[in-house]
Amino acid sequence: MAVTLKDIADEVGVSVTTVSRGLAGYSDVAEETRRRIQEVAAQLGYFPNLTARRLQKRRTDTLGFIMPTFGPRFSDPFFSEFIAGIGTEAAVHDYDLLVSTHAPDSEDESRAYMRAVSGGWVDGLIVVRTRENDGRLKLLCEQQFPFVAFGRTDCEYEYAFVDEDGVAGMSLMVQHLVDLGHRRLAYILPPPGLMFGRYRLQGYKETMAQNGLAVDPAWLVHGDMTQTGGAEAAEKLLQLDPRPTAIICSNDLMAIGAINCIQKSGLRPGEDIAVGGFDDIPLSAYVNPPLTTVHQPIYEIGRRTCAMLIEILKGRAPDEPHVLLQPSLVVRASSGPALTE
Amino acid sequence: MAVTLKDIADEVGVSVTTVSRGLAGYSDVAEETRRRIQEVAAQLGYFPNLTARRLQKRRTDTLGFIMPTFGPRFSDPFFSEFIAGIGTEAAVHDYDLLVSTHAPDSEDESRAYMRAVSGGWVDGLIVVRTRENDGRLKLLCEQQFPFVAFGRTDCEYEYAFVDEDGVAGMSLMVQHLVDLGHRRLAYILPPPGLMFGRYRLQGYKETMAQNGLAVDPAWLVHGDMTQTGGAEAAEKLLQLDPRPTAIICSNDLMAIGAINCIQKSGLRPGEDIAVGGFDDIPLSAYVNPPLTTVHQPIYEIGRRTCAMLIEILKGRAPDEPHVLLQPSLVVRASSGPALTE
DNA sequence: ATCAACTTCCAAAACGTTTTGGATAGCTTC
DNA sequence: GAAGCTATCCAAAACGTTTTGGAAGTTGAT
Repeated sequence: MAVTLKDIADEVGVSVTTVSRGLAGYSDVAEETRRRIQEVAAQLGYFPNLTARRLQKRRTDTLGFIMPTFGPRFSDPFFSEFIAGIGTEAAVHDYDLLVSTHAPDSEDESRAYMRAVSGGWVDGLIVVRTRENDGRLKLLCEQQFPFVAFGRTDCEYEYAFVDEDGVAGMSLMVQHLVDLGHRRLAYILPPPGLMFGRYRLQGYKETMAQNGLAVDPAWLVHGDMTQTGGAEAAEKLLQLDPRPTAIICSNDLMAIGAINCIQKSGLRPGEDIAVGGFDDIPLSAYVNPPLTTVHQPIYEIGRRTCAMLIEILKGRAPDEPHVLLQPSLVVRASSGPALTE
Repeated sequence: MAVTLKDIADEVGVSVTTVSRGLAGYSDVAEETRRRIQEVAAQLGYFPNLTARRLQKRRTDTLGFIMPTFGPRFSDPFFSEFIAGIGTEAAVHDYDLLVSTHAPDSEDESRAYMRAVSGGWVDGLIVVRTRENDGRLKLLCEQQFPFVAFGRTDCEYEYAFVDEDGVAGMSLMVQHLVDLGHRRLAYILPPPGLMFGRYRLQGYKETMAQNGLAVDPAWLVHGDMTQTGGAEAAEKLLQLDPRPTAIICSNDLMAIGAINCIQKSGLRPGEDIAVGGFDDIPLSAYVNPPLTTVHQPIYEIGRRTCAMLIEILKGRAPDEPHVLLQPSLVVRASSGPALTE
């Protein structure tokens, strides 16, 4: 069916080798022959078989991204922005991007990484949401498989990463709320084990302490990073007595869920209770009330992570293999006015 | 580096053939031999080389989706929902999904489709935003390459598709606004040449006519389906005299842009001027004012399109190759109360 | 003992490309 | 007219897998 080198070779009357080298631009093919080869190739509509080429070249020109989520979350703005960033950068350098989904820390996920490493699935991987004692990083480092992570980790391995300064980001948020007069600040944590959760918690605790505020353990609940999860967590927090006056969420999606929950319970977010998010997804400016949040340039992080990976794949060590980005605070209506009580 | 069949064969002391067949579960391998093979394979950490397997099997177990946009638009909720739908269904059937971006009707796009068809890039394609005289469909049909489209087209080819009933959807929206008392209904069209634009325009014109309303050509302007594009189009419409009392947008993203533009101009969307969207993306319920829009189950459409493609790839003709989905109207605050003037 | 049937194995070909390591012919040069 | 170049070409191997078409050995019936 498809046109192969052999078809061209037969037509032109030269060997497959010559056709291959002719098309590839080697200098040991006569100009006239090359012209004929190109002519026939165009006329026959030849496109090289990528699979065969990949087998021979032992690379796939494909990058992999495995979403550590339960089911695909393309519509989670964090992932869609991030993938857009990776995808753009990958396309610029003529790489394909293969995206799949595997539940974090599952048997399934681990096999997917094995397959990637041993099965010639992709040339390099992008890893996000690094975890404490992260099996993925361990595997990739030990097998010396090219990858770049969004997020640091606590293990001894040396690898390239981009990360946000979670301590600083959370500190900005807590200080902002404290400055508004809040004293009882709840915090909806990400699922346990995530490195960024650890840094943000550290920022929370440190900043609370710096302001001489004690932390009630009941103020700390986990959420699953979805809207529903945020609503559920907020519901628990609203039942506390005394009630927290501010709820900080680990991402904007949960903050939106929390806002909904607060509204349903008859309270006014941004007036009766402050809400803070994290990420500054595009949506956050449109929510009602608009969301006070910590800005992260997710698209840019994706682009940069991918660029770094491509550098590594091309055999160039990235000049700055450890990038730590400083977040900024975006104040909108959801954190409300200063408390007057 | 990576473990191959040969390594296992050497270790066990049998041929590569036997290892291959043993792992694949053929019955012409003794139970005892198979056990040893499996044992050694596991111990050595064998994963089959996908590229080699693909070359031999002449399939890639990969589906392709080419976004017809200028630059990746993962964060466009239409695409992210759609991709989530495709991706989920693909994963269920153990297919990989390859996503790339090429500007509609460009030289670039056409080469990407050629490559897909002739280069063994993917086993099947999913096509969206069908166009009048669509070169992609022409190519795919002529080459008999497996694909399913989201959208009908006007050409003579027979192919499998899922589509929304755009005439009916737009009709719902127009009738709703007319019932509220609106007489001057503007419509921000999609870029020219898109089939869904044609159907929706037809629905608009028919329903206007049914209500005895004339259409001023100035009410019809094109937008590029982005937020910015919606704002720009709305700006033109606001300068008309007399001003339209309602603006219908071809998607929610443009509607949100229009709302912003209206607010900036000092008018109140949903009160001074009605705004209608199309798609019912998750965001639309959170916008201020919440958006009246035509609901499309985009995720579900993606899933279904993909399921149909997989059916075709497995050699089964889909039982219903032409699916036409009925949209529904979601009334929220942006269309405002009935006019009293 | 012979034949058939079955079980278990494997060498070789194939998939389509690129790379390796020459081969051949035509020119120079002395 | 032999040696050394250069220009142009190609056969064969390689990438790692699956499939094809037997081969060899064993068993059981006659």
